[in-house]
Amino acid sequence: MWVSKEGDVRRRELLDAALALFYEKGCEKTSINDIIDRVGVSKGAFYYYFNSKEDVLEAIAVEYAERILAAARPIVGDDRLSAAEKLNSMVSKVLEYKETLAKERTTLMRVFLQEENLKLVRRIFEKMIAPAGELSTEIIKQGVREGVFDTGSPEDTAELFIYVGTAMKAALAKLVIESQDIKAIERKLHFYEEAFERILGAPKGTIRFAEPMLECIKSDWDTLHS
Amino acid sequence: MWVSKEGDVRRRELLDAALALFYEKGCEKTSINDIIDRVGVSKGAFYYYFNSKEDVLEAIAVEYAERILAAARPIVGDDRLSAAEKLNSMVSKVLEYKETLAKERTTLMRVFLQEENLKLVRRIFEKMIAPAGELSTEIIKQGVREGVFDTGSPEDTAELFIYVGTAMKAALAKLVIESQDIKAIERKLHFYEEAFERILGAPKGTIRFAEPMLECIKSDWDTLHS
DNA sequence: TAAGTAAATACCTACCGTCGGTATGTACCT
DNA sequence: AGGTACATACCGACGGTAGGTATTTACTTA
Repeated sequence: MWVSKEGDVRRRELLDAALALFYEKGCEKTSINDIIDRVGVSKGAFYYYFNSKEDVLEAIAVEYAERILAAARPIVGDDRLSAAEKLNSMVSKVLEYKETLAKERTTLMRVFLQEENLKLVRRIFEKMIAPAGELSTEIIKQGVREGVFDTGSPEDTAELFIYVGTAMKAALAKLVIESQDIKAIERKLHFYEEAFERILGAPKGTIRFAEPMLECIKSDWDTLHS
Repeated sequence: MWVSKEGDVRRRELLDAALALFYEKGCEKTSINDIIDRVGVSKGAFYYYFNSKEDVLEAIAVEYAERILAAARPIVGDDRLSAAEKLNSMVSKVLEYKETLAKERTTLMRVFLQEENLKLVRRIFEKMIAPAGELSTEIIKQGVREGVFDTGSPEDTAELFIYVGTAMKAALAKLVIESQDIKAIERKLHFYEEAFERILGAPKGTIRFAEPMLECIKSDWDTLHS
């Protein structure tokens, strides 16, 4: 007849199917029927594990945000790194330009730019902003102590840092998808390096995340336009 | 029986009703039936003027964006103003802290922060980003010529300027609604003044939009927490 | 110039499929 | 026997469509 699965195996199946469908056709256009059809269960099963469609969105957002934050935390906690090193690492880490395959990342680009996924993206951002703000604040405070950063309010600067970071991510994704040539993308990246330095009050050359990211972006570009 | 109206009178009625409902209950939760009920027409009438619900959203976004841009253009074109003056004016103008009543602005705050209205807000932003980018670029170029701004890429700086501007608007709106005390809001405003100066490479004290905006924000605050 | 009429415009009613969500039933495990 | 983990059958509301009808306009003709 049907299979009963223990623990949260079913829940995981539903969550994974939902996420896959969000990637494929956007989360607004994904219906509950789509999700249960893919898993091969009934609507009753879905509503056994989730209270609503929103509930799925929320769960996915929480997981996603936690995954990113989990990757960022070790960097901040690493005593051997300087503030500038931490910050550079954070950027590529949080923007997923590390340990993420080009194929997955290019998919994510589309997902994040799609209008259908605005709610999901916003939810993720909201889950991240507070903890990411704290992490960034810590780094910036360290930088001020080290004398490389100069700002009167590390908290506000951290917030702005995150805003500008997401803006950069969006801008880069757009350039890659619109198949601008690599040179233009490189220019944009270096512009943002300098922008970050200005915002943080850091000396020129302190912020350097462009080169490692460029390698990734090149393979993204190849993945998309091959 | 029913009244036939010429031109786009009906269209306007529907658009106005839609916008009012978006304000009241969010645009996702507003159904076509809600709109036509308010105007007192049939669904057929609605689909005579619009192809879809999305169509209404788009129309409203276009109108909104155009209204803001129309307010911004004269500032940029004014030959008597310096780049810094133009930029300061632009900020309060585009963020609607001029010639907008406190009551209307506080409503708009909620509208813009509501999750239900994400699509509308995004659409408006997309309509504005390109033209607003051009306007800002012009100002920044003028500033570079005048020697008050210092940036290698006015275009990129303009783009970032807009991103940070919207970020600031959101941050301020949140503070006002969450009823933070005026002092905190004032601090945030001055932080962003300095942030803009850093981004633009402008000397300290060049960017000054806080004071006139603070007046408005105070009345917003009173409107909301009275 | 007034009346007649065809065509285009402005609008209505009734209906469809799909959606998110619910109520109730049932097989399985301990 | 009772809770767990599903399935089934159904609901109201939604966005959207089809096909018809009232109203206005434009043109003709007596």
